[in-house]
Amino acid sequence: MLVSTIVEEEMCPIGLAGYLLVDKWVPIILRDIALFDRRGFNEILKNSREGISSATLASRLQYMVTLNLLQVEKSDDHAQKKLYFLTEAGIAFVPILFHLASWTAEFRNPAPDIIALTTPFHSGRGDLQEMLLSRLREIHIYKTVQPTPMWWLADKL
Amino acid sequence: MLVSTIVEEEMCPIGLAGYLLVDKWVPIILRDIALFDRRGFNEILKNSREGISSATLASRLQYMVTLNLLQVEKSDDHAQKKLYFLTEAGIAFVPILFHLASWTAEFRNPAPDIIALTTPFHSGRGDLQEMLLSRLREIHIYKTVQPTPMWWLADKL
DNA sequence: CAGACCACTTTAATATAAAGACTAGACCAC
DNA sequence: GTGGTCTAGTCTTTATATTAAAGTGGTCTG
Repeated sequence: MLVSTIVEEEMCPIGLAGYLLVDKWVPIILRDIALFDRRGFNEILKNSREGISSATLASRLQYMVTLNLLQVEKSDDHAQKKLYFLTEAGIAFVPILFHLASWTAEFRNPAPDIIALTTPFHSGRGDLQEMLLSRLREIHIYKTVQPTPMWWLADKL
Repeated sequence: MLVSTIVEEEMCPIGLAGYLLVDKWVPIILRDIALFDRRGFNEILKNSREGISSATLASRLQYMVTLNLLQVEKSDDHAQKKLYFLTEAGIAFVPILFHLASWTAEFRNPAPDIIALTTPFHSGRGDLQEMLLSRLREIHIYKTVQPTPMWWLADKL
């Protein structure tokens, strides 16, 4: 798929980030899981505004698990159902999503409200970032969805 | 190439960032121009540790110009020679490169020295970030390379 | 026990990206 | 002017990724 025969140890961190992370579906899937609280395959597949195919979604989820951005848990509801959760590395990637969103909203598709919304999430400051990250960490640890999704945030992105 | 028939206005900024920016060569080329002070086609091509092909480099440079990450100037030396400079949008993308580098150095290819080096450049704090960005802005405005490359930085990345 | 739901997998056509070889034009030394 | 070098690419062929649509093997629900 992505990444075949490179030697990670020999690469510079920027180049490595390009090789590993840089795929148009990875940010979208992370957004759906982290901000929209989607955790199941079909939940991600069917709500996808971007129209990902099931084959691509399956390959990306596997890839993101091997990359250690996601981890899989079995659902209690249904024996075959899997739930995808962010790992610590996945949580740490969320501010980068906001950083990308800020850039896009400033230079590509001007949207001052999105800049104002996203900047606190990657600049290392602000209560909002802490609120989001601590919520993601709780979900990561307890594998349960708290009843306080940041819908007002997801709504914008 | 990348991006064909999408309607940017309809996309969320994270999804749009994925569509537009997310390509394994874009971060590498930006790094070479921003941090290694390479401005010519062959200068980027021949020093490429990652082994980009001339066809790929040509297509990416054009793409990055249409994206407004880069702008082209003619060289005084040679009628056919072009020089690539960062635009404001390109400069604003540099902190994202550092953010990606930090993530990689923390979760993928552990390197505490690189985390320590790169974190000040994306967290919105520190003199180092200001030093780098003001240097990039000077080059952007005057289109000349100052004699103070941040070699100690480039050396690490 | 039928029908829905689950997470994929398969297939085959299409689209995209890549490396390596090659090129048109500009420049320089002799 | 002629050979060689430099410029930024293009061309061709090959490899890979993506897609829609259908299928799979199993589970769960009424």
